[in-house]
Amino acid sequence: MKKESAKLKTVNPSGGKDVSFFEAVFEVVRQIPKGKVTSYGAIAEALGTKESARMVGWAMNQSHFVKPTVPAHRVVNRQGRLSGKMHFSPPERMQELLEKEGIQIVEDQIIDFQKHFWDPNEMS
DNA sequence: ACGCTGACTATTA
DNA sequence: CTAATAGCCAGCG
Repeated sequence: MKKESAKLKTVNPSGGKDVSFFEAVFEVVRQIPKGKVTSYGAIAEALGTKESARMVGWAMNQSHFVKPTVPAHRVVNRQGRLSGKMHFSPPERMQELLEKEGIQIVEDQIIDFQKHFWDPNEMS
């Protein structure tokens, strides 16, 4: 399954100002359906930079400054593990939110991660 | 400008 | 299972 990049809608609100791909990441994350989760790599791939999942994680770091609020709690690593929970206001917040959406978590790991997995490339 | 670090991932041992 | 290694790219001292 190939996936052509060329996504990068690159909303240029100021016209002339370079757009950070973070904006694209934030949009994708905001589009994650409730009760679903995705991985950094999946988002990175959706942006055409699957090799740089780190940049996605780094983008999430800015998510706390961005508005509207970005559901970063729906973004986990490839193992379905809450690797970034420690970066939340209270780390427990992430798990609470996920459980609230119907996702089961044990030992910081999502149960049936694949079942709750949402692929940004699958969205119509 | 250089080197380290990091909310990652895949591979190898 | 864990540990180490490599690739990735932007921010910070």
